[in-house]
Amino acid sequence: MTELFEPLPESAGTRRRENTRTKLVRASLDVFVEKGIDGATVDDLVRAAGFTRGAFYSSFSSKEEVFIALFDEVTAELIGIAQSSVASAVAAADEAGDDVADIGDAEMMLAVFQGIRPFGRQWYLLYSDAIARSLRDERMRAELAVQRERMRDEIGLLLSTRLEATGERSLLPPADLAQLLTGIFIDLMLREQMEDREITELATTTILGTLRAFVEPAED
Amino acid sequence: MTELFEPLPESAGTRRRENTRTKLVRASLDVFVEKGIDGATVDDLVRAAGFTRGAFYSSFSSKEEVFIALFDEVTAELIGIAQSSVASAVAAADEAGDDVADIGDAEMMLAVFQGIRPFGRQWYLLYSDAIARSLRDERMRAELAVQRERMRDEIGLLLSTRLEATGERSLLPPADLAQLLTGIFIDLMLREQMEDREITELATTTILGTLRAFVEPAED
DNA sequence: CGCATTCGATACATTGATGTATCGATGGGA
DNA sequence: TCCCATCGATACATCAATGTATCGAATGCG
Repeated sequence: MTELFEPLPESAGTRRRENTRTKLVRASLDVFVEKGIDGATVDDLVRAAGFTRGAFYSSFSSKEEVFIALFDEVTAELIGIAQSSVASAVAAADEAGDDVADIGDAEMMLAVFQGIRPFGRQWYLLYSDAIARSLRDERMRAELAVQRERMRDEIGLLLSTRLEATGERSLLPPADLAQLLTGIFIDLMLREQMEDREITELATTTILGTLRAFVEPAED
Repeated sequence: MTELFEPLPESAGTRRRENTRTKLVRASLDVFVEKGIDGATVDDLVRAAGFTRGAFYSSFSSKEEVFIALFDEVTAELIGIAQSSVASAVAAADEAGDDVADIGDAEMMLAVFQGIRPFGRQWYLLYSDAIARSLRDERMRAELAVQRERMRDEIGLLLSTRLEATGERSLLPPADLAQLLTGIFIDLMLREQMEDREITELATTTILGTLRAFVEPAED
């Protein structure tokens, strides 16, 4: 599988604390994915990163802290992936000589969905943990709100850029439309994890249909 | 607030085990809502029900077992509430002398959403816990799949009944449409919990819009 | 090159939850 | 009414994870 994180740049001689932090955070991905926040122990985390408890407590004060740092990084990666999915879709159309405006926002959102899908499972496992915890933990709630906002804004930006390029008009504020779409993405990912059903077709229908409902085609 | 469970019928002389089970399960609602599956201890559970650990282990073998029983009951309650929300919406229209067919599936789904909303928080807290755990625990996955199926089928049934009454036609299989709608409901409930935003208007727009996208009006 | 400081390893004390084993009580059946 | 089976309370043994305190080693600076 494609990796979510680039390898570390063998950081030169900065204070080693930074390295330790980064290694711990990145190694925590697999642990949290496999065991969840509550299921993972500090020992699990440090073992995965090749350290001992000492290193951990000298850099962090709780698992949650690591989780939050991780979730932040992973979301950033995911947003990057979404962006480049769009970029390549547009580039491909351009190269094929098509009018770039032929890629409507619907096609674009499909590209986004397909792009992030390989990481869907990992991300969704983290996300669902974050949700469950955020409902009872103010700090996690704040963090999750930030990340949801980032995703929503990013999708919203992609949407409005595309709408502008094609002349389509949204009936909802872009932020609301973006939120609705991320909600749909999330539900689709859940279904992909839970049921053994192939969801590509359903995803296509749903995303296209939803955008048809809330976006008017260009007027010309 | 309205209570989710009816008071116990002061069960006559059946073996008391049944009573204990029921009391434990029902009392577990508040505990699981407040602390989550991992956060709750067996002690919390029995204390809430007025028992001791002894009673617990003589009826259950793990917290998860209680949780599953609870989730099952709560989902059943919620489905009942959805049904009666629809029933009263239809009855109200009937009484007002309107053509019952005026209540399209969209209005119906709004009624459903408003009906279950008072229990949204409790239910969502349980649900998100169930999701997070089900991704790593086969037994919970199976249980959650069952409950999701129940909800989907019930909404699907409500939808097709209404479609038949009004002559509308769905472009998606009713089960898929139902699943899409529950996904939207869930996202709306999450937003109601997480953000401090009033979502009624957004809910209306979203639900109406989505149904407009996937359901064709009657032909006459 | 050597020193001081920062970082990470080891060991330990503490806590809290689990599950079991035992005993007493309660309620139903003959 | 009496007795037996079932259920629930109490007490205990065990286990696992946490966080701290201490010590040794690596690192960057003068």
